[in-house]
Amino acid sequence: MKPVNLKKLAQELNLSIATVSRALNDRYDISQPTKDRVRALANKLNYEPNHHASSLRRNKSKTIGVVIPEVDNHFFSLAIKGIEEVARRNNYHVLIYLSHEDYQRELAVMRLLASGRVDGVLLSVASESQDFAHLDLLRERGIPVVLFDRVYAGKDMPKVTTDDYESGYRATQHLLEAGCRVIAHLTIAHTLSISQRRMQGYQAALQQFRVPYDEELVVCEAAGKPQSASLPQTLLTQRPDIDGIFAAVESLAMSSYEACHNLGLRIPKDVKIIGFSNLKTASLLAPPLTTITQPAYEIGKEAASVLFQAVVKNRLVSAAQSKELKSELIVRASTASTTLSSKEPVALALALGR
Amino acid sequence: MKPVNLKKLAQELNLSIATVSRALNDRYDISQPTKDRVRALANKLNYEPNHHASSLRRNKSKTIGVVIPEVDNHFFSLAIKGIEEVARRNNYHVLIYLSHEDYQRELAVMRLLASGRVDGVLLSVASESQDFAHLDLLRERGIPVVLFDRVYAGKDMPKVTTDDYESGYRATQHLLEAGCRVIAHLTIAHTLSISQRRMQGYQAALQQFRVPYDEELVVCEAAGKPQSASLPQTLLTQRPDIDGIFAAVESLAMSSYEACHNLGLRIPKDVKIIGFSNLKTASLLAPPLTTITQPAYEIGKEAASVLFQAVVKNRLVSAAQSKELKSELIVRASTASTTLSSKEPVALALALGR
DNA sequence: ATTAATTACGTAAACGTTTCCGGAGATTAA
DNA sequence: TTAATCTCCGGAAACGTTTACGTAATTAAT
Repeated sequence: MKPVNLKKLAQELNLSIATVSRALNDRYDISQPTKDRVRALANKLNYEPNHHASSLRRNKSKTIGVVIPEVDNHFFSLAIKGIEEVARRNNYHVLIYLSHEDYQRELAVMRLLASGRVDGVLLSVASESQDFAHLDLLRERGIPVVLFDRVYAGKDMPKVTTDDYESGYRATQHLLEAGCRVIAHLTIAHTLSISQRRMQGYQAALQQFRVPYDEELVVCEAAGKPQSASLPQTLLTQRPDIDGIFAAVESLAMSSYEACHNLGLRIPKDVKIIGFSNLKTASLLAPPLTTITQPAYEIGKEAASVLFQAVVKNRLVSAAQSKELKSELIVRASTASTTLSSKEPVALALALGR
Repeated sequence: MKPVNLKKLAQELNLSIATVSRALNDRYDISQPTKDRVRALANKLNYEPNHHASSLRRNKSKTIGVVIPEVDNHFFSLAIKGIEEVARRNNYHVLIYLSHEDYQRELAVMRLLASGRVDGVLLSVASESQDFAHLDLLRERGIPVVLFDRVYAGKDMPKVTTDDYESGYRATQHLLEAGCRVIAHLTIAHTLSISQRRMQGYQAALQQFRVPYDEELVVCEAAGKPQSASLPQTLLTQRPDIDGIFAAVESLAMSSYEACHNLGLRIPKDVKIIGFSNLKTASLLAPPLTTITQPAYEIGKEAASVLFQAVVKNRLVSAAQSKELKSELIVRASTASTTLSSKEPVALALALGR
């Protein structure tokens, strides 16, 4: 109720406010005895400096903003964990904002953040976003921005991503080697460079195996979520010849599983599925899902580290600071080659047949 | 680089700083033409008020703090989603802190938050926490705190929880009705009221079915994580007579699955498993997991709503504002009664047998 | 002993905003 | 005409902190 601030401490100790402040900040021109006295009382009264006053004066908020499309998703929640970890180590605070894949929300948030509320921003852009002028808004104000995973290629800013082209290539290659020849590619907004690169990997692998590229097999999830759940199902009914699915995001892999259940398709016998995913339970699924797993936690840590390099130096950073981490292909039963073993598919078929 | 603040706007418009401020805040004593002029320029120059100056002056930060044990967990990430939603609607910002189940971290965070950085706090306590004096710290400063899910019963503060006793009862009852007689209960820190209530429900159901309570069957996950993964496995080897597992948290349900895999135990034939969980993929597991699912998103929304009632009224709230939401029992194959069908367990056994 | 350097602290301005107080000018009432 | 009211705006203080500058007292240098 009654705040304990520098004035209070100063009165109690018969010192000036300035001296108390400098003692707490461990400045050189304060004697050790005084420092001890001040700290003792500060501790006793549970003094905590007023963050807003301090931020206002220093023009430094000790806070970063994190803007992501969603949080109920293992990739982003792990990324947050990494970000929080690095922030805490630097004595920084983390503000979180969800764009819900909505460009307008993303824009509104960026506007808010342009007023000195944060010292830096980590952004993973919404799938809807096509205009990136809001990034300049922060730039003009001298607030460094680091993009991660869902990046925008056009701007000269640091980006932390994974090897999406290679991952897309390896995923498709894996399906091809398992015998698939009609491989669907389920993806999100193709305006995202991340989607484009995965797609390019997909195409390159097809070409390598002399499998013709079929536009009909590439389906893009629209921003409006409702139909996306049934997206794999409609595709699978339209094209019963599909024998492999490469899902560029976790949710599409899951709805592919559901679609196969509903349509009575057996995984991996009828359709093999591989998907980008950070699901901890991938190995417990029926059947266990082959995944491309991004190092989400490390991405978060890396992105935050790059940002802090900029924040402490108090200057903007360029694309030169960008990093690319490697994703991991984890082979499980959902892409098991049906020619290898005959026993296993039967069991799986039975398990799924109910 | 060059900030656009009230002074700048005032100079440009030949007005005083006070007038510009009042115009932007839509005060009654500013003429409409002036308001229009001010707003036009503010818009043109992308003016955003300095949050720290404003917070300092108004003694209101328009920010709440959220302190949770972890984020890579569907329950908490969904809760955050709900919290962010309500916060955004009230034009509030959300600071996030992870305690990592560590009391010291939780304490440190609460200390930081006691300095007027936030207008309110949402807390789900770490499993390690036994001392709750840090809650008083905020209370003394007049900062309202709302506990959710992992609450502490001892304090007179609002709590948003689920019907943990009933859920524990129903979960155990469900296993008993499915034929289980030796039911293990895997839980976390028993200092948490949430664990105690689930446990009480467990005991009550046992009593109702005249099954003796066996202390050995109740295992509590320690704070140090490493051994918790193998916790179900050691229990299942020590007590091969176990025919049912009730996991009070998602992670323990998952490690129970893994333990059964490793030990060659068939679910649900040898062991039936039910667990608290918000896994979206519960129905895709092998076998699909019967869950007690908490309305995590709603809990987040509700907790935030209660907090905002306190924040806008600028006063502390009491336990009277507490809410209890209902969890849902979702029956799936992991607790299927083995006497019902003979075909299904065979398939599942085969599927798991590899 | 006088001056210069050093130590340890106080004074006051500044950060950008909000708000109390007041005041000039216009309008109305008497 | 004078007084009262109202409308619209400016001056200045305040929020709690940091920091440039100043200064008295002590120590070192000459």
